[in-house]
This record gives sequence, C-alpha cells and structure tokens, in this order.
Amino acid sequence: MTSEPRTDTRARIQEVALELFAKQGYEKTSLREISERIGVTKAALYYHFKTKEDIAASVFEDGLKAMEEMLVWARTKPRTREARAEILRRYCAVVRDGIGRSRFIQQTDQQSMPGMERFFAVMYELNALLQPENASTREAMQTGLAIHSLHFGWMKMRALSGGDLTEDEFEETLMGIVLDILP
Amino acid sequence: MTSEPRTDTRARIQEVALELFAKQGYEKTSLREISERIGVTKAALYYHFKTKEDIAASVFEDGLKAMEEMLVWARTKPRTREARAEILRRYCAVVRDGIGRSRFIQQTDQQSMPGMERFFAVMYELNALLQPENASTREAMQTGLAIHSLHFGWMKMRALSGGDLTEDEFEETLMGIVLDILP
Amino acid sequence: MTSEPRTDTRARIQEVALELFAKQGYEKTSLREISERIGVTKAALYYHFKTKEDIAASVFEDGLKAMEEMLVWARTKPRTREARAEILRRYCAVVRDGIGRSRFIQQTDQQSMPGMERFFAVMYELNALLQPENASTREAMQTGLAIHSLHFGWMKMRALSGGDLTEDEFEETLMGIVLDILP
Amino acid sequence: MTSEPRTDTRARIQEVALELFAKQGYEKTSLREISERIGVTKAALYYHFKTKEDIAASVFEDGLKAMEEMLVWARTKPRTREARAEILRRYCAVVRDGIGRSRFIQQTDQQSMPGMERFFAVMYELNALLQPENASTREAMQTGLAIHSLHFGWMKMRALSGGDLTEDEFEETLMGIVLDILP
DNA sequence: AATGAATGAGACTTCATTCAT
DNA sequence: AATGAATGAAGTCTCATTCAT
Repeated sequence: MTSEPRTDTRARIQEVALELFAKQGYEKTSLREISERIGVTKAALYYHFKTKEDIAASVFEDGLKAMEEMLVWARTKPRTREARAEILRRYCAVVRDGIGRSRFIQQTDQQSMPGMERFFAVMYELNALLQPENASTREAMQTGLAIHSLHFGWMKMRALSGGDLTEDEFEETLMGIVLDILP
Repeated sequence: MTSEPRTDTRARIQEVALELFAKQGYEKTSLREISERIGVTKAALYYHFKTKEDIAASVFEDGLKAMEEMLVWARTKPRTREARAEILRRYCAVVRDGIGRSRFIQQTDQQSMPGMERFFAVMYELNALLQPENASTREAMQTGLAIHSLHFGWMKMRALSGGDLTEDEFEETLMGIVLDILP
Repeated sequence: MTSEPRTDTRARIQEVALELFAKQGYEKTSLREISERIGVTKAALYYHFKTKEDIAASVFEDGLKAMEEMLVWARTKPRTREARAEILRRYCAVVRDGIGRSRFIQQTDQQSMPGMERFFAVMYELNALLQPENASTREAMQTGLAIHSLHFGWMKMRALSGGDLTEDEFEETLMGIVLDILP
Repeated sequence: MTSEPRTDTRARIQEVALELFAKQGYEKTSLREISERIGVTKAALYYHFKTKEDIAASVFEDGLKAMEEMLVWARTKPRTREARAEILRRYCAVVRDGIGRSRFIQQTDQQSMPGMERFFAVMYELNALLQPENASTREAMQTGLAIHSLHFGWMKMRALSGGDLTEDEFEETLMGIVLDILP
C-alpha cells in the first residue's frame, strides 16, 4: 500500500496562479479567484505562501533559474557571429520550455508583476552577450529586436498562428527569421 | 470676447491619465491618483467622464483615429513590396506621433485596458495589408514581427538608447531594420 | 433659514473611537465596531481619516495640545516647592479637563496606542520640571509617583469612588494627597 | 531512572508568552510569534494548552497564587497601622518576586488580558484590608494610591531609574515613600 | 463646473483554532 | 509530543462610483 498521492495544494496554487496571471494579469487576479478554482480557502494560500507576491515569484522561479543557468554558459562563449547565434538558439529553447509549462511572461513589459527585476537583469546581460563587439547603434537595436521578436513569437504568435505548424516547425521558422535580424 | 480663460480640466485629466496609465498600467492607476495630481476631487472626473474606462478610451481616441484614417488610405494601395513598404513607413509616422504625445500603448498586449478591441482590429487589418499576396507562414510571421518591432522600438528602445540619436535618426535606423524584416 | 446642522460624522467618529479605545483598548476596537455604532460604513471612516492610527492620533490631539501648552508655561517657573506645586495643580486641571471629555488615556502605559510618543515626551519633561533642583533618587521617585497618582486618581478612582463626591471635592482631596507625595 | 531529559516545551511556552505579553500586550502577541520563537509549530501550543487564554492564565497562575496566599495570612491581621504596614511590606515582596520572573502585569489595567478578574478580586480585598477601620474617603483613596504606587514603582520605575540602585535599595526607597502614602 | 460625503464590493492579510497522522 | 494542512472569521484598507448641493 502506498500513501494516498497527496493532492499537493502547493503545486496546484502555482499552476492555477500561473494560468490566471497569464490570462488576466497579476493585478486583476485575486487570491479569492485562485483559491476558489482550487477548492480551498484563501487562508490556505497563506499557509503555503507568505504573500501574493510570493506566489508570483515562485511561479517565475523555474523559468528564471533556467535563464540564469543559460547565462552562465553563455558568458564563456566568444563574441563571434556563430557563437552568438548558438546562444540565441539555446535561449530560444529556454523560452520555448518556459512556454511549454505555460505562457509565463505574457506581460513581460509590466512593472507591476513582482520578481521582474531579476528577469530584466537577465535580459540586460543577454542583450550584451548577443551583440557583436563594438556594436554600432544599429547593431545594438537589431539585437534587442531579435530578442524581443523571439519572445513575441512564442508568447503571442504561437497562439494565433495556431494549428498549422507543429511546435518544432514553428521554432524552426521563428529562429530562421530571428537569426536574420541578429547582426 | 466672453469666455473665461478655460482651465480645461478635461484635457488635464486625459494628459495625466495617459502618463499614469503608461507608467503604472491601467489597473494600478487609481482615480484618486489622477485627481490628486490635477488638484481636483475624484467626483470632478465624473463630471467629465462617465467611467474610468471612458477616460482610458478617450485617451486612446486620437491615436486610434489616426491609425484608422491611415488604414483607409492603405486599403487603396496595391500589395506590391514597394507599396507595402510605404504603408509601413506611414504607420511608423503615426506611431511616432502617438509616442510624441506620450508612450500611449506601452501595454499594448494587455487585455485589461479597455478600448483595446478597436486597437486589435486595426492591428489585424494592418497585418493583412502588409503581407504579400498569398503569403507563406514564414512571410506572415515576418510581417507580424516587423509591426511589433516597430512598436517595441518606439515604446521601449527609444527610452533606453536615450540621448545618442535624434528622433529623426532613430526613426531612420529603426525603419532600416524593420524594412529588412518585412517580407 | 439656517442650514441643517450637519450630523458631523467626523466628530462622531472621534467621539465613539475615544469611548471604545478607552473601554476596550486600541487593538480590540475594530473599525467595524466604530462605524456600526455611528451608523455609517467602514469606508466612511476612511473618507475622514487616513488610517486607524490617524483616528487615534486625532483623538489625542486636543489633550496633548493642552498639555504641551501647559509645559510652555511651566518652563518659565522657578523650581521652588511653591512653584512646583502650582505646576502640579495646573496639570491636575488639564488632566481633569481631558477626563471630562472622556477618560482619554486609560491605557497610558501601552505602547500599542499610536501617538503615544508625544505623550511620553510630555511626561518626561513634566517630571523633570516637578523635581526640586539636584533631586535625590528618592525625590525623583516621589515626583514620578505623584504624577502617576494624579493620573490614576482621575482615570480609575473617580469611576470607582463614584457618587459620594462632587468633581470639585474629588479634585481637592486628590490634590491634597498628591501634594503630600510631591517632594 | 527512565524519563528522557525533558525538553519541557510547556515551560518554554510560558516563559516566552510571558515575555511577549509583557512587551507587546496580549492582543498584539500572536501564537505564531510565540511558537516561532520557541521553534515549534502553533499546533504544538495546543497540545500543551487549550486556548490562548489558557496560556495567559497559566502564566499568571503563580503570581496570583502567591498573592492569594498572602491574603489568607493578611486576613488574620488586625487593622492597626502597624499591622497594615506589615501587610504592605509583605505584598511588596510578592510583587517584587513576580517582577523578578518577569514584569508580569505591565498591563494591569487592561481588561483584555484574560484571567484578570481574579487579579482584580485580590486587589479589591487587599485594598480593604489595608484601610484603617471606618476609613474616610481620603484614607480610602490614599490606600488605593499606595497600592498602585507600589505596582507602578516596580513595573515602570525600576526599569527607568535603571542602574543606580540595587534591587534591595530600590525596594527600601520605594517602601519608604509608599508607607508615607498609606494612611 | 465641481465638491463633500458616503457606499458597496472586494482586495490582501492575520489570527486562533482544529484534526488526522 | 508534535506536525502539516487547512479553515472561518475578522481585520485594515482601497477603489470605482453616486448624488445632493
């Protein structure tokens, strides 16, 4: 006999929170909504997490860690065009993976979501690592747009262009375009 | 002449609302904040606008009208590469102009901001008009990314890349990149 | 015709808050209780005061001001026994007056009530002014006990010893005792 | 011998509760705070005590018993000035002892702390026993103030007048003053 | 053209308490 | 002897909105 598989409320909270934050935004999602969806009281959320911000932070944690790990690796690479393309490819995989779990940063650009500072720090360094050495203004902008296009592609386009492409095909097409943007 | 020097509270409301919505988002901006900033009571806002949504809608109105007018013109154009590039150039001007007033759709992607449906409709048609005839999936995606890069460029990059470029230079550089993305 | 005597909710809030804070303490008194007693919603309290602490502070304000004014006068007095006795007599009147409005610092010794710092500052200086010059430890203690006995007398004993004395008689008796304690 | 070295959580709870109740008051002290300080869960408190009130009551128990025992003895005494002074002296010792464990009734005057009724009953009878027979109103008040000064002296002054006196010296000085108040 | 006063709904959070294990 | 998970009630506070003046 094995012990009943505990319904692991904590994980359910993260799951549901993720879904609702993505769909309606952090502000618009109330703890009442989350708890009702799970079938516990609001107070139960506070048993598992200290604050609402804490829930949000925990939801981002995995994705952020994956990004930060990737950065560690990326820092060792030279700034050749080839190496930079490789970094971008790997970053694409990280994003895709994060997306797989759920569209996790639909609201990337919003200051209101807690725990975003770390995300911005990652973005900042990634941007630096993807630029050629002594990048011109134009090249710097191209790099920024490449990264953002990658995000936008996964977050928004994947949903819209819907069924006609498999995820692998979508990735390939997106990377094709994005690598053309990267200087 | 008779009319007292209009203090035009109505315009001030729009102005301040615009600024705060852009900085902190629609949800996070309270009517109290807006009214305090202007130096009137919350109730005064209700003399000029029916609801908070109404304020938001009115703030977008000008920008949206400009976009819709541009669309009317764009519809008459053929789908040649040259014509499409011209449309994009003109759209760029519209965005820039909207930006000039204030970064007005920083949170483009958010459903929570009221009056967004009309904006999405514009985006949808613009996207269609900018694609070559019988566009491939890749070409469709390129078009979407070109438009979004235009937005992102003005909304976010302009602020960051800061002082080294005049607005005209920035526009030129951005359009150079974006036209390379457009199929 | 005169305008209807506005029921002045603000004053009622202070009145009721004072009563409840005194009876049950600051912590135990909820805004719900106050507002229900007055017949308004909790939100109405927030129209008149920024926070619960604010209500408490405003309730103390008058009494504190009276004390501080008295201090200003007391500072000009010499430290003769006679002058000190006069200060104590005047302080007695201030306390009595404060009591008259309501027993306003029943919980003097509690840190939890906001706005108490100012009260403690007053106590501290009063204590200094009431001591003879170069007071011995014993004299310092006597001064402290005299002040505290004054408080305790008005706050607690007046209620208990109830009806047999008029307020004037009570004051006379209390002052008689307290002046015997003062060195 | 069999019993494991008792970690005596029960005693630690009382100890910590005492400290926190004294420092912040009963209301402001939460069971979470107590349990965290000890390093057990809140639920553990409920193994040892039925309710929060129960904890408070148990904390007062020793001091109250000491007082009640003293009362038993005091009842047998005549009402001569000498005997009454002796009672007061002994009561002083009891208070000092209670203080030694911790400042246990800093908030004496608060109704919110459970188990206070018994304490008030003791005070009431003590007050009666310390009055001369057929006491005048003034004498009754003097008695009350003497008792309260004793409390206040130990609870508040001891802390403030700090280091210059040993506990024995402090007691002597305080009793000197208080016996002058007692009629 | 605007204010002063108020409301009702709902937000986040904390608390004492319970109970199966 | 104690924990992990949860609850229900209550708390403070904020918000968009209304309405008589």
